[in-house]
Amino acid sequence: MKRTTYAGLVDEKYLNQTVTLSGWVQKRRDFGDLIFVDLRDREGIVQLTFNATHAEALAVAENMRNEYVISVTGQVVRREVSQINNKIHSGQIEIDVIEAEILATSKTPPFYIEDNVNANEELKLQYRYLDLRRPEMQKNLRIRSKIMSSAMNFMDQNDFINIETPILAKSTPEGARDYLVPSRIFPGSFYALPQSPQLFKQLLMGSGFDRYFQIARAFRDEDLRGDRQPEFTQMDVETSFMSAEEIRELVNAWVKAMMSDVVNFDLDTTKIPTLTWQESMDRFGTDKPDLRIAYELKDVSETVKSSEFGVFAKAVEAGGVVKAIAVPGGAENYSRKDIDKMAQYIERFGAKGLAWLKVTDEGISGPIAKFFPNHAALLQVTGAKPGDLLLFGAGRNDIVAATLDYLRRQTAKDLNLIDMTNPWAFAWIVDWPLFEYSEDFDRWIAAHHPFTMPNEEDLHYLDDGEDPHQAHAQSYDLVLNGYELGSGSIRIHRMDIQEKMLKALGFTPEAAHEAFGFLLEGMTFGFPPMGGIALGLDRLAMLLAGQENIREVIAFPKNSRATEPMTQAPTRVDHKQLNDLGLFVSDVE
RNA sequence: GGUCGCAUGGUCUAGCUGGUUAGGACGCCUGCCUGUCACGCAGGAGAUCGCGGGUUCGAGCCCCGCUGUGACCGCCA
Repeated sequence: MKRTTYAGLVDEKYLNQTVTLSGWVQKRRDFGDLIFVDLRDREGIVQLTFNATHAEALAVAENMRNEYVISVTGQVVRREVSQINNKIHSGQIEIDVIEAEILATSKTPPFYIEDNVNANEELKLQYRYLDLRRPEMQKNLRIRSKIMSSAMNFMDQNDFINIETPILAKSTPEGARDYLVPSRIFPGSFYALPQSPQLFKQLLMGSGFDRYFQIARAFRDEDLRGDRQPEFTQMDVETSFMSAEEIRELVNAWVKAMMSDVVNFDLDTTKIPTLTWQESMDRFGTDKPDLRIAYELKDVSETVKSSEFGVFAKAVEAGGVVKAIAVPGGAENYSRKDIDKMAQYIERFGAKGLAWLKVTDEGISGPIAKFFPNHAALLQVTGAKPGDLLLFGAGRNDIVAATLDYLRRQTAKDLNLIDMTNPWAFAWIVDWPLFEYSEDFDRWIAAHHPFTMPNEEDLHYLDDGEDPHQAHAQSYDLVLNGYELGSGSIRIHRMDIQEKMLKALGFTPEAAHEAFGFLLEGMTFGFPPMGGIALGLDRLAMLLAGQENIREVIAFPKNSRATEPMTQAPTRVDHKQLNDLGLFVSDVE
C-alpha cells in the first residue's frame, strides 16, 4: 500500500476519494463493532473508522495500540454535522477504512506523545526520539529548518559565498574553554573544536572572497544555561570593505527577510533602535535589554545621597550608586512576602537586601518611607505614580545593574507588563568597551575578541603611556527580546594595530606569535578592512518558536550537565583507544 | 566551583505535626459496547517511597552524606 497523502492534510478536498495513509496510532476508541483510531503523522491527525462492513480491517484495528505504526486504505467521507471536530484540520471528514495493516508494534511509551506533556526533562531526553514525535517539537524543528533555508537563500541572493572551515582546529588562548581532540599521530598534541570560525573567516577575507557566510557549528566547554548549549549553530558572516553601519544594514535586511519567511511578520527595520553599550547599561542594567518592558532604571543617587537612610547614603559615599525601577501596579500586586522572596533571590547577584517603597495617592509607604519625608523629588526622578512599586538597588554599580535588570524582567513577567503589541523587539547595542577586567585572570581581557577594531578616535589609547582600557570598539550586538542573538565587529586588518592590541592584552611578542602567528603573518600580505557578525540560530529559533529553552529547538541536545541521557555521552573509552592516543587518565575512582 | 529547588507504581502527583492497607488521575491488561474524538461501563495488575547511614519503640515524612536532575551565580574572547 503506497501512501497517497499525509494524514494531517486530508480534508474536504479529498471527499469520496480513496486514500492510503501511514503513520502512528495516536488513540484508539473501541466500541466493539465500531472502532475509531486517530492516525498521526508529521502533518497532523485524521480520524479513521473501522466497522463490520470491512471485517478484516476491523479485526486488525482491534489489535492496534498507541504508537503502533499502521498503514490504511479507505474512503474519505464527510462527517455528519453533529460529529464534526473543529480541533483538527481534518475534522470535517474521516476515513472509512477498507484495508489496514500493522507495520510495527510499540511498547507503551514512557510518557504521552502529546503537547504539554509534564514528563521530566531527563526522561524526555532519554527517549528523545519519542519526545520529537510531539507536534510541538515537530513544529519547532521545522521553524529551525525554515530559518536555515531563509538564511541560505538570503546569503546566496546577496552574493555571499558559503565556505566550510575546519572543525579540527587549533586551540587559542583567550575566550571560552576549548573542547580538545587528542591527536593520534602526535601524542600529547590536541586539536580544539572551534569556539567560532573567527580566525578562518578573517583569513578568507585575506584571500579575497569578499563576502563569506557559513551555517557553522561552534563549541564552548562552559557550563550550560537555558539559552546555552556546549555546541551551537551560528550564521557566520564576514565581509570586506564594509563599515559597521553597512554590516548592520545588511543584517537588518536579512532579519527582515527571515521574519517574513519564517513567521510571516513584516519587520520595520528602520524602527530598530541603536543604543550605545553605556546607554543600555545605564537605562536597563544589561547589555541585552528587553525593550518590550517600558520601565527603566533611574539613577537616584543624587536624590538620596544625603537622606537619613544610611544604606543609600553609604552606597553613594563609597562610590556606588542607588538606582530604582518603578513597577507599574506593583504596589497592589506584590505582598511583603513576595518582596522578601525577591530580596532573597537577588542575593545571588551580590545584593545585600532589597529596599522598596509603595507609591500611594497620599505619598509613599513601606518600612523605609520614614526616611524620605520629602519624597517629591524621588517620585519625579523615578517617574513613579500611585500604585507603583519602587524597587531599589544600592551599592556597586555592577551589582545594582544585575539586580535591577533581573527585577525589571521578573516583575514584567509576573505582572504581564511585557508589551505584546511589539512582539519582536530587536535592538543594536554598539560602542562596546574594547577591554574588560577579568578577576579570574587578574588582568584585562578582550571584551569581544582580540581582533576587534577600536574606534578610530580611541586608537591612541593603545599607544605607550596611555590607558588602553578607556578604548571603545567598533563592535555591535543584535538583541531580540532580551536575548543576545549575535555579536560582531569590524576587525583589525593592520598588523601594527593588532600588535598593539595583543600587547595591551599582555601578550609578549613570542606568545602572540605562538598563538596567532598565522594571522599576524597574513596581515603582512595585504589584508582588506573587514568586519562581520555571527548570529546564534538556536536562540533565534527558540524565540521564533515561542520556547523558553534552547533544548526545544535542538533535535538531540545536552542536559544541563552537558551529558546526553539518550546515548549517555560522554562515556569512558577503552584502554586501547587511550593507548593509541598516548593518553593516561588519572584520578579515576 | 557555588546557591536554591526537586526525587513516591509506566507518567504526573497527594501524603498534615513520625504510626495510612502509601491515596488519586492518566496510562496499561481483560471483558462489554455502532458515533466517539478527554468515549463510557465493569473488573484487574502494577511501588524494595533515588541510594547509604543516623535519630526513634516506629521514618515516605526528621538529621547527615551521596547520587541523579532542574534553575540560577561564577563562567560563556
